[in-house]
Amino acid sequence: MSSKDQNGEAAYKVLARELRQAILGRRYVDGTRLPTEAELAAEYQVSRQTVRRAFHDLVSEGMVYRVPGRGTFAAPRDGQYLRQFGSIEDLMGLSLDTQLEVLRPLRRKVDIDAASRLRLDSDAVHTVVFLRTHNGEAFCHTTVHLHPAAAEALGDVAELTERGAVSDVTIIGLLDTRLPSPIAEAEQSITAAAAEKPLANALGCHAGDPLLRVDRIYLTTDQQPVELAINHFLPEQYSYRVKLRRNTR
Amino acid sequence: MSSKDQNGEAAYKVLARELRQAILGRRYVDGTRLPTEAELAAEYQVSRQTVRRAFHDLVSEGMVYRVPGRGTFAAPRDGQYLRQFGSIEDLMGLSLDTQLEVLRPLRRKVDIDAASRLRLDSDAVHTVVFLRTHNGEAFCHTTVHLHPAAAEALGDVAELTERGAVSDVTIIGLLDTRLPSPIAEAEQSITAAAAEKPLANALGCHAGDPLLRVDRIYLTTDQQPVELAINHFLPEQYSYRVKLRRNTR
DNA sequence: CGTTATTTGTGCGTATGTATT
DNA sequence: AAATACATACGCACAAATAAC
Repeated sequence: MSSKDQNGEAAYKVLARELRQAILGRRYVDGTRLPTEAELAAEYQVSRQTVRRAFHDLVSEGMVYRVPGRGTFAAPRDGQYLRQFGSIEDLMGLSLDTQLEVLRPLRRKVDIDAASRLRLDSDAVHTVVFLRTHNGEAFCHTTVHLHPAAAEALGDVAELTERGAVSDVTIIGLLDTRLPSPIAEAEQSITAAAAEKPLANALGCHAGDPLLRVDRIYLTTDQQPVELAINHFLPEQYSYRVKLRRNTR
Repeated sequence: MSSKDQNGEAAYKVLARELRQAILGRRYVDGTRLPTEAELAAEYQVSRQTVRRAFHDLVSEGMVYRVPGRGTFAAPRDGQYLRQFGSIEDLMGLSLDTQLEVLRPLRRKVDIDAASRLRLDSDAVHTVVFLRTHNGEAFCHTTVHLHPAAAEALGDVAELTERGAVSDVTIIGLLDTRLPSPIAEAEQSITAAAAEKPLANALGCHAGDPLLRVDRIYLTTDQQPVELAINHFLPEQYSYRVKLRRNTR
């Protein structure tokens, strides 16, 4: 118990999560200083170094900023589309006004690259391909590769296993309730790609047209990758906006 | 000198930069293990904790991943990402491993669209066009439009006013020290676009090839837009990475 | 199958430097 | 000038995962 909590969760991660929640719960708004390292160390019965490690993570997430000699402060969430990160909930919210149409139903498939990105030992994943439409018009083509355990959890979902099925579900929405541990974060990578012919046909554009390619790897709370989604968006109908800000000073 | 180098640069940052360079220079491809913490500590004459600190930063940048009991590995560049830009500092850090080559020197130009995006009254901006290269290869074509005050501040910078000049500056790095108020944030918008002919020539790709287009508007601390940068990246050599989180609402 | 060596992960203690108040 | 608070650095100990035997 000297190095880890009984649950097996690191003390600095517990502390980081508590502080994250407190900040998201607006408990340190408008420039209020957070407790000092020494105060938190005393409160949580850990060393100052452990507190520092928690803060270090929060800084790299952009949750707080620190000023030597002054203290630690919650990062300002100014007005409108405030954060540096989009959120998972935004993605789940997709189902509110879009539909999903299955092009190729969920089934097992050998894909070494996808398997390695999901950090699987085997070379097979479970794959489903669909279009996302809005008002009847397709704007995004998605290929989803699933961890075997995730595929298991979705095996009985008719909306994914029948070709041509139309529904308003999201994969992560389904996974979130059916997996033992919920989805906590996603690593997103954005680049551009030319439309392959079948993809162009599905999206109603020309082969070779530029598309915005967005890859997302979804991780559960225990950092296990469960889903790799490869999206191709029509750029006229989608652009990704972020606000960057300064770290220190 | 026990806590900092004479230059005032932290030892762990020096080490992190060296390792970053080595990885970007492809010195640890195809799953080669990086040196262990103990080896690096001995080589750089620092403690193991200092090495860990450096690795921690590289992990949060997505440059490497670590496996207990096995070692540290360069993150796979499936789509060839270079960097994660989560903050303004990351963009300023570009000068560490890339060069800038002027295609069209800084000069006044009428551009109503750019002027309005910079919230100018007039319809003229100051514009400079350049390539950004890494290891001698161009990966990004950039058109920068400047607020008159910003252009004034950069008027005597030979690296921007002479065609063909090659340097390792960043515009925001220059502006940050020369403007009365520093740069505080940027609004970024990402989409895909086909390469126009002159752009394709400059980047060494074909006309019509898909490019990642990233527009950024930089704002000073008093919310004054001073720079509009329109970047076109070669997707093989660049992808934009973000981490999405739960509960950020 | 356990044992051992290697390597990273976590935690604590201490010392000193630097920035702010 | 002094107190406060964060920043960097080194040291040690032990835990946990992995691989080799």
